[in-house]
Amino acid sequence: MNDFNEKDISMTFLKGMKVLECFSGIDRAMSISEIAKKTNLNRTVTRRLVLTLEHLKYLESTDRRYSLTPRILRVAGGFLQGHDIGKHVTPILKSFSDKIKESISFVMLDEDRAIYVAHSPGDQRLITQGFTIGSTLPLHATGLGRAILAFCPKDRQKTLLKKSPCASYTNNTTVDPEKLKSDLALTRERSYALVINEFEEGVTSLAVPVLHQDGELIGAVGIVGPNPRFQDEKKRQERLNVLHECAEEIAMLV
Amino acid sequence: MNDFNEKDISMTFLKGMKVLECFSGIDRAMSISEIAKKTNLNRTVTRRLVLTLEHLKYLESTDRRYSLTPRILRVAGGFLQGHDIGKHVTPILKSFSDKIKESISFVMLDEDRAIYVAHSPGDQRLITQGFTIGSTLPLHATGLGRAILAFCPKDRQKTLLKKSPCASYTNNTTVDPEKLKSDLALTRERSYALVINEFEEGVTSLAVPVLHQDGELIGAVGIVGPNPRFQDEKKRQERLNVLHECAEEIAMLV
DNA sequence: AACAAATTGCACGATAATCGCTCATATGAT
DNA sequence: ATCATATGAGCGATTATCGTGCAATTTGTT
Repeated sequence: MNDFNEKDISMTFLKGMKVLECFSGIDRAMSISEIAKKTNLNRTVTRRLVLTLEHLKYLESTDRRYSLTPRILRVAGGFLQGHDIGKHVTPILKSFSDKIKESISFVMLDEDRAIYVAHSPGDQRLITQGFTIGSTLPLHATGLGRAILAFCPKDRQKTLLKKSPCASYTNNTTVDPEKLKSDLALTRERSYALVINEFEEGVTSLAVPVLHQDGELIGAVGIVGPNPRFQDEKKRQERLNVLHECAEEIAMLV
Repeated sequence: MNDFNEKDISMTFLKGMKVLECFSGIDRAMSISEIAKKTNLNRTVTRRLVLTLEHLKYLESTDRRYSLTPRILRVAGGFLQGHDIGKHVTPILKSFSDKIKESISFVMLDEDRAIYVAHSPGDQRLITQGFTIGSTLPLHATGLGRAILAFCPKDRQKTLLKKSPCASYTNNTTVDPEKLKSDLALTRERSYALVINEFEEGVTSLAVPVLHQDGELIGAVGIVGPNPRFQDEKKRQERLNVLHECAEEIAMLV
């Protein structure tokens, strides 16, 4: 019954986290049996775990439907504060974002995805695809992802490249591992990632790695937008400079 | 041994969450025995729970010291996305924040504190006290808190007023329940909270509630800054107008 | 370098918490 | 009104958790 070799895993806690995690999706309010179905847990067990989360104020219920409270943000805040995100990173993003009138995002590596850690919305209130803190992106098909992939430790990169089946999102998504590798080499060489039409048709993303002094990868910063905005060579260069400056400032904090 | 009357609580899960929560504080990287001390759990038990969290990628270890990974942001993202924070609320805050060149925050009620849910940094990169998403404020001594307290359901308010011992932060903190109640009445009457020197000496906060059409409280938006900025009557009124507009726009989303 | 103090890993048997079947009740759809 | 489904609760069997004890490792001090 135990899927893990390791004996040092608490099954009950594991199940509890499974319940908590099932709220990460789009489903907002769920009933106990829905949660049980989604997590593949026994209904009674699910009930006890849900009740525990309610007791801890992570969940609240309205007509027997449970949804997340802001409480989870306290833990998230622990991470953000520990990394000076609110105090320093977001203001940095904002100042550069104001300069180029584009939204800028900072992502980190989370298992096999790039996860949004900070974001400064651009000038216009256009649909920024709705990417918030906590949203994730595939590594192989996005600028932010490739900036990370290209600059993460070699062994980590190997693992990541091996296991990823390279999902295809558009007709232009790079799925061939060799082609991806050569693009990563190019990315490393020129110190930025440029990805066009690979994650979403008509969308370009430009990203640069955030590297610690010793070369250790911290994350990546990048801009995403409709293709036309990235076609002017001069403007693209200007944006790259801003991103590099931005990355450098962030790197100094960590 | 069981502190709770309720039998429907999973003790193991409870302990596990205790471990996860102990990273909400300032401590960034902790060893197993430090965690055990901080959570008052048996060391071996703590170990298993920590190992479980590591297995789930919420924690990572460097020389036997554990720290949070960005993974927790996925769950937080579930909350934020569900409430359209990234997609809509933050852009709204930003547009108003740009207008008045002040940072604006959106908070919600989390148990007995106001919790930052969204924030738009102002123009200057001054120390915004380092309040990030997930930071919390006391209800009775801050503008954001009082805006919430004044407009939350009566029964909830009663409970909150009863249990709070009204901690004192400065010489000016309102600690007398009666005085607090009369200020809440005033806040309700004029539809905004103004709190000066009560949480931090020299700091003023101005906040308004975010109310759903049916009057249900969603949260509060507010501005915090050094006193001099709030002394000009005309400017204060202008800011209030902006906050009210902002609150209205946010209320429309929810 | 050598020692002491503290931390950590691991095994194992006792215990108590978890599990999940069951049935009674509540809810909601047709 | 009737049926299908969801929920609450009781309860014994089981099994995962607990935490002591010891060995191995690390850390810091003399």
